[in-house]
Amino acid sequence: MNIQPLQFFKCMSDETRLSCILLIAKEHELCVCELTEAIQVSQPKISRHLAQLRESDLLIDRREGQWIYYRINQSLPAWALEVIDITLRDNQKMIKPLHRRIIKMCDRPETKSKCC
Amino acid sequence: MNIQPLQFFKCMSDETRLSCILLIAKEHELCVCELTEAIQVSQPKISRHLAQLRESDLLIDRREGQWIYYRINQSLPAWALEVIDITLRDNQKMIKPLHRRIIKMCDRPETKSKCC
DNA sequence: CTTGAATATACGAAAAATCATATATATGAT
DNA sequence: ATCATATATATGATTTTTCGTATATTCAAG
Repeated sequence: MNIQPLQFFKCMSDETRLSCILLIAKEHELCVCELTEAIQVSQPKISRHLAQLRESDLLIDRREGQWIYYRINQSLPAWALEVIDITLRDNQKMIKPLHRRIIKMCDRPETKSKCC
Repeated sequence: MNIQPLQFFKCMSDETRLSCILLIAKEHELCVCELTEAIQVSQPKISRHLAQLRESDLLIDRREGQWIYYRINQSLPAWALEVIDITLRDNQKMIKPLHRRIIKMCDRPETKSKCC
């Protein structure tokens, strides 16, 4: 992967995208409906931002049945992965309320069979 | 300092600002005319972006005679300083041509008395 | 106190990013 | 085949960001 710093930081500079990245980094893998619930924005809005992150090689997607799971692309350059980790490490408080909504979901596709 | 990740990454997500930040991090301190020469954009453009970085508490400025020097605000949160350092460390190649122009300046205010 | 150099700010125009809404696609169940 | 659910994409409107140009400020030198 060869993402340039400018492109990387542009990815990080929108609230929806930053929230997605940090939540996914924290949870290792999340599907679109979990992100939609956590961040509480419309599904097309989440989807558009995820597509952008995928096209920038920041995220990898994987289909499992009707769900699409996103995770951090581990073949990003080391500095980019470190930036994500450090930002997450020192800003837990910021994403806590969003993260809590994922935990509270009683129909997460990982844990149950029916989702969203 | 209490900059939020979103605001921080917005600062990093413009080419002119990112170049300023990385060059200043590398050189410890630079004046406006050095940055203008390195990045080769108009003086008002540099100045506007530096003002923005100053207002976001990313940079500190200091006047010395007719020159104004900018440096990284060392009281930024640790994660922000680390992000700058890591980005610089692994992307030297990117700013090399800009940095070279500073080195080549024969009338830098630090080394000589007349500037720009 | 005038001049020139370095830097900052104001303002309208241009460009870029984001959004809401509608629609399309893919999958699984009936 | 049809329907419901999860997700993606297209499009035009709106908002945000950036820019060029003109002008202001500050300091040092004469």
